[in-house]
Amino acid sequence: MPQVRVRFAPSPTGFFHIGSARTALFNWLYARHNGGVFILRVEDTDQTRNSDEFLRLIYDSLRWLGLDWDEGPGKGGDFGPYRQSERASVYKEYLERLKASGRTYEKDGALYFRISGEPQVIEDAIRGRVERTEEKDFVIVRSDGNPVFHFVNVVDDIAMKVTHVIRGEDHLSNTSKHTELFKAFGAPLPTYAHIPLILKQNGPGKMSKRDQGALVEEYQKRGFLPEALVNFLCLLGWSPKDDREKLPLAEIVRLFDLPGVNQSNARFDEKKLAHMNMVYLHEMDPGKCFSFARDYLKSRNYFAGAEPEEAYLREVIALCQPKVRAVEDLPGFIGYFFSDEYAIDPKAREKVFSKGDPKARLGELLAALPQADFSSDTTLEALIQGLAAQHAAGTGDYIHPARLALSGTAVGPSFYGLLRVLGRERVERRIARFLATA
RNA sequence: GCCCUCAUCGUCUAGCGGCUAGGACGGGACCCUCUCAAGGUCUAAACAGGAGUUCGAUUCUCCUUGAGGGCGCCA
Repeated sequence: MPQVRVRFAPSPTGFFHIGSARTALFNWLYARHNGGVFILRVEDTDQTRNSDEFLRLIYDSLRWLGLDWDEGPGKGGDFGPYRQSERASVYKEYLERLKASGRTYEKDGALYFRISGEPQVIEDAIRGRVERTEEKDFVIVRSDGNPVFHFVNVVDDIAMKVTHVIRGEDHLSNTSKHTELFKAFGAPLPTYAHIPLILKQNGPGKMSKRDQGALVEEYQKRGFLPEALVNFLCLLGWSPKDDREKLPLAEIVRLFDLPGVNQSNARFDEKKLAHMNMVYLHEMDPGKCFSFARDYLKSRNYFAGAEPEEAYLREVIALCQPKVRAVEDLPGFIGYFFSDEYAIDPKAREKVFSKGDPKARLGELLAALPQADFSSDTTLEALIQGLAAQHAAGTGDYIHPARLALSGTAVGPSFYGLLRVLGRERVERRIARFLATA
């Protein structure tokens, strides 16, 4: 069995979207599973729609997702160049061969390929036997002299010795054009594997670049964890067949195979992606989570140049990591750690003042603070429990008003952790201020 | 219009002739007397329809319906 060679062949004519990312991912998984070669080939033959910016986006997104290519731009390889805009001589050579075979003719200034009209049969690795008969001759070179997709795609797959063509099902009907060309060149057919499409989450049709949540770049900017997105994407059209969902990439590489890929289209579900992202965030090593979250907050210019002390930020992040669903929730969750200027949520205030005597409890807490032991959550818990016992109250009678005073809100991280991280000074100051003004 | 593909809870899926049709997201309920966007427990929810094949079909075949895709001098 010759070495597996697969390629991902995007065209830089628009933003890099989820569907493309999954196609790249499945190719990458198949290459890694088989110890094969993952080729990145840029299909930039449409000179009017190409853009360097989109090309950079493709590179960035693939790198962010961890889909490293073995051959391609910036990497080299024995079958380059890997940008079709630089392969004119290759196409010319193959074109001459086709012309010599008498299978081409010119019409309206464009060059057409004369099909055989024979039924084209492929053994698709995912769908099984698929037969289709191509009905019309088609253009392979535009009147401006540029070759078109069907032609260059096949020529490059031959020239780059691609063994498996793993692509979206939207190409299934085009395959008859491609096999006609392979045969005209006397080249063996690659193994085809047409993966199901990703459908937009609302409304009919496949997901496109314009749809909500379609752009990979968007998830990167929003602070999603690439491992989570990759894991989620693997589960769209493939599964490990047991009930596991979060599984390490190495395990997916070990299990992934073409016959295990589903045949039916999958609807994109951003809620489930968000959940996967949360699971990854909660299980993340706190040290890694800290740097990831810090980088995210910086990218959002959250600190506006006034960055807090690293040790303090580290504690804040560690305290909130298990409580937020995503790092993008952080800005709205941690503001009061860095500024005394937080608003008191009226609803939370109303709830706190609806029963008992919150001010009296806060007074008692304030009085106890100078002697309190802030070294651990446990000692602080003991402090609150001691006060509660002493004044025949519940711990909640201290906790709820104090949380409101310290953060202005009714929701937040573990209360004892909140006290510990804020520290005695801030806690005293804020409670005193609250008692004086509220 | 012609051609190709697909069809299990709302969604992602497991199931490859005999199962109380399993898991996850989302939904609902309850618990956690430290809140909650976190965590825990429980719960509702599916084999599109019709013919066959078979002792027996979610599972195999055909038809219908539905969904998706292709039919560019886009890729």
